[in-house]
Amino acid sequence: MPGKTDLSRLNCSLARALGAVGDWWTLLIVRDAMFGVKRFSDFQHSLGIARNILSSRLARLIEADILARQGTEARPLYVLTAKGRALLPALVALMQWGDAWQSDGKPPVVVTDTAGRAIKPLGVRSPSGASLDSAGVRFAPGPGADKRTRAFFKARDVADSD
Amino acid sequence: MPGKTDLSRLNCSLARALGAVGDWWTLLIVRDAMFGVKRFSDFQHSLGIARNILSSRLARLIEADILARQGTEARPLYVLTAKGRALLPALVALMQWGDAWQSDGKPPVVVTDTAGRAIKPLGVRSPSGASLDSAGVRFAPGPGADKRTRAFFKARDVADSD
DNA sequence: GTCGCAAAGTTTCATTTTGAAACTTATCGA
DNA sequence: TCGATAAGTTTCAAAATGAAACTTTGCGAC
Repeated sequence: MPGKTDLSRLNCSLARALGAVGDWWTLLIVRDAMFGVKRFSDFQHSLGIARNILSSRLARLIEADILARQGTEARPLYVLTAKGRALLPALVALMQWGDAWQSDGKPPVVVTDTAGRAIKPLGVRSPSGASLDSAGVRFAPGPGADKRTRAFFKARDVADSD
Repeated sequence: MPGKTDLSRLNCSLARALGAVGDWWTLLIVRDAMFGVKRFSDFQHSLGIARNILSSRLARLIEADILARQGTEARPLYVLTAKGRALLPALVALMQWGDAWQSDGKPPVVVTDTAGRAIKPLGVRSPSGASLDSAGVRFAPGPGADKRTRAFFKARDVADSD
């Protein structure tokens, strides 16, 4: 009975994203790949992850087209695809949240541009560029919303007077 | 032997963040809380999650100060704290990645400002505001980096000529 | 006040996943 | 050629998961 629930029944891009990267080892592997790690044993050493788990996760990341194998068959290099590299904002946003809320105030890792200047905090922005917090944001059914999603948000509109 | 690895040995804010929100149910619960869901049974219905798992995750989110219980003891409301709301950029970034790479091109959920205008894609930005992709970004030891982290990045500098 | 239904969990049970560590095979460099 | 390392695979036992039954409490209708 147990095993990973099939999240595809949830009509939601977040669920789809999490189907691919919704466990911590996967995101940590992507992090290390962003840092330039490429070899099995280097991932294993830097993460302290069990080798069977690493092997399984690498296979999944390849299956999901987030990582690709290069180099030789016997000495593979695992490199991010464009799809994998596109996870950078999410990864950095999570790091910044960790810096802000789960730390002692001193970030262990800084993210900079190529000139070494620290990047800005990621934020949600309106079309005019204004920074939005959760109070300034709305969620609504989009073009791919199914009936259930639409009903859900309709119910939310009603419930907003809670 | 098994059980969740203690990620605190990893000197990294991402790992710290993932210690709190590194499983898919947790992030999906936070998503629903962002959407305005507050009641146990509403979370359970919208997510289709097993009730014991939901109960366990809600408790963890409260322990981590991401959610707080309000309302009555018998009829609690689960609401995001400031710390929880600060996960918005990460959540939206993951959603946008899912929209871009794990979908059929039609987002089921759109994120807008209060005037209903779709927000911009989140991105990593330099201090001058320029958008950076993974090639334009560097990672370096920060003020909280330990010896291992510094050695790791030093090794990366050497390995960059791979 | 009573009753029925729903809410908010808790418990049970069996399967799957995880993590430690041993094991295996192939490759590379001395 | 040999030894060390890389890249996994396998084994085993504990932990986590998910389905579903069960329990207790509260609320609203009558």
